[in-house]
Amino acid sequence: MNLKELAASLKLSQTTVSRALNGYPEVREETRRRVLAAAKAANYQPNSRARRLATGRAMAVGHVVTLSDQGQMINPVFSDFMAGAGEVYAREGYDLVLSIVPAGEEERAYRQLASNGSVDGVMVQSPRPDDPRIALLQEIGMPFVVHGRTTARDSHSWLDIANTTAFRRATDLLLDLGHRRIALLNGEEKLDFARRRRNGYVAALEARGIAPDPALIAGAEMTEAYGYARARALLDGRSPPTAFLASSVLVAFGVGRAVGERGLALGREVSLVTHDDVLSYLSNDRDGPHFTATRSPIRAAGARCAEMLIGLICNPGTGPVQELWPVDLTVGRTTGPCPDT
Amino acid sequence: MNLKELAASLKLSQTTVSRALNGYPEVREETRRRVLAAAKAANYQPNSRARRLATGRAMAVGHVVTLSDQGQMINPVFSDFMAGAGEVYAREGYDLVLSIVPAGEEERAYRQLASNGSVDGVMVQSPRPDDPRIALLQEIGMPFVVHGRTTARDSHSWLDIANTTAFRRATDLLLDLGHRRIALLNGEEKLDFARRRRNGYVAALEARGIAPDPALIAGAEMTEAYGYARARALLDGRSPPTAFLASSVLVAFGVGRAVGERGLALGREVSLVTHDDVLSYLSNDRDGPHFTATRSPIRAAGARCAEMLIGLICNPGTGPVQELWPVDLTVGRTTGPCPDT
DNA sequence: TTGAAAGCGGTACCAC
DNA sequence: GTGGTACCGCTTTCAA
Repeated sequence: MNLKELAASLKLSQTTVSRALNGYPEVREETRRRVLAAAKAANYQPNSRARRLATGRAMAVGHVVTLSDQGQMINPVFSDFMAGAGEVYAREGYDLVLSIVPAGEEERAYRQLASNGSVDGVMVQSPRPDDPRIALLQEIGMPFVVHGRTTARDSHSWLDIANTTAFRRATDLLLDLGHRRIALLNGEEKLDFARRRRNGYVAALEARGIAPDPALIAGAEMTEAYGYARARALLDGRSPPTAFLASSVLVAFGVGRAVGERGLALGREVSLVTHDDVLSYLSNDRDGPHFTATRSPIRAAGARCAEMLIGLICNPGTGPVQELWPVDLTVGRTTGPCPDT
Repeated sequence: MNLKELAASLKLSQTTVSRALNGYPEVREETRRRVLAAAKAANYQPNSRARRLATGRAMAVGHVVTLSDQGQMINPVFSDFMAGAGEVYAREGYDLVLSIVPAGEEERAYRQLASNGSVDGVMVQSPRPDDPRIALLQEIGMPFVVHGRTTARDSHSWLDIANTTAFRRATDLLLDLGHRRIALLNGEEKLDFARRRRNGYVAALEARGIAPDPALIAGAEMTEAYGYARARALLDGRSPPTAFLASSVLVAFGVGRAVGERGLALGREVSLVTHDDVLSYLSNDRDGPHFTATRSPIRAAGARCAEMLIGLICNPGTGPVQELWPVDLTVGRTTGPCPDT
């Protein structure tokens, strides 16, 4: 059933039917009711391909993920973000087009999405401090919002959480608990958020006159194997840390395993801090399913980013929107006072 | 630059240019060369929206993921599968449309994808034994392939790995090593693959005259917290297992942590078996990045499923394709002989 | 081998 | 309020 047939069956023009369906005000109420009823009865769904061509809009947004940061995809933060964004896309009638491309093909992928018009905008994730994607997308005039920040702060839309503050506060917290040797298992420090996290960590230490020990700082792709290997090495070293700051849930898993293998107990002999979502993973007495709607700030961030992006798409005139969200790395049952104190 | 302009600039008709670009044989070679050169020079990309309307094909496939099995998304198996599929989609010029919908909205999502024609086919993941999606998709005539099996074995296309055999062999292996108390930390047993895995496990035990101990068997959403909690409980029990069969990497992480916390060493006092990909996660001396192309059977499965789906879309006449892949759960450094032997 | 023209299924402008 | 109609940009007969 297409518009033409529907219109014919109602003895109305396509125009009127289209207007009725799309909520234009100039349609008589009774007409609208008839149309709506007939559409529902016939189970009419406008053909999205035709609509896209006619309106010149793809009603879709793209997420480009490179194979190399596919490790990202297994990060709950990633999927949680996707869930939040996906929810908004669905609500607003947008499709989410996911491109998984080999590293290096990224630019081609964006250019292609742009030139063949299959999306109206894109979401940029895991930005590096000076991410070339920003300039590229600006050049090709594709609306985008970045989840995270770059050094080019003011020319585009982004949403980020306060990484520096969060890690500074987390470090402060551990310092308050008496810890002095605090390990930072960071993400890859070529990523913007990782740099900020390190900065926060370092600042907290220095504010107390503690010189950061390079041996306690590591940055790598956020995997369980990395968390395990580093934690293991540190714990086996001559002067092991009493606390860990983990950059992600997988890393925290690895730390948990390493700590366990040393016969130590998390929360007693060794502290582990990371954010809410992660702690809920590590606790074995959780009261509900993972990632409930109200619990995850990341999911909310995904939703908000999606809203921002759709806003940009619909009002091309608008300037960039920028939001910085406070996020506390809270303490859970896996954290306790320093055993040395 | 659109087709019309390109044609005009070449003083050719749209028809000829279109044919040249799309490789139709009746175009004179020299003409084709001219067209191709001009297209490249002008950086011409056909408008996908127009093409989709004209051809009646969406050139896209859908993956519908419910929010409730979003836990799935953080499973490396899931993202690895997506990577494999995405690669093929990209190569074949298909978009991957990812719908993340609340549980219960699934049917509506499929119906909508079908009726508004935004995808040509869909991939079905994590099927339950008698999954209603099969009948639904058949009813609405949407091409699909299932990754995994259902009880309706022969009416549709699917690709699965030999779960029963794999877990039977893994169990056999542990039995050969002298283990007698082997715990199975399965996925949710409402999922088809989990049932098969349990069957394989049970069969191996019974073949040796060992009655499966219900206390050693658990099934739940495959998370680290679940793996940890169950392993912890089992190890703290009166008659702890000497080996674990883990259903997924996250579960294995949890087992690893629990084993560690008990002061036991994986591979010595306690064995842990799961498949290749998972073991490579747990080993801290990995020789390369995760998910290299040649290493992951899941990624290959994703690619193959995508090929099958595109095949179905392009040749609607063809009957169902079904493939069962042998997969061995191999032993890694985390497995060793039973300490009791 | 090439071109003219009729769709594909909507949207939106302009009359009435 | 409603209808006629010209697009949107490409594919695909059908004729030349």
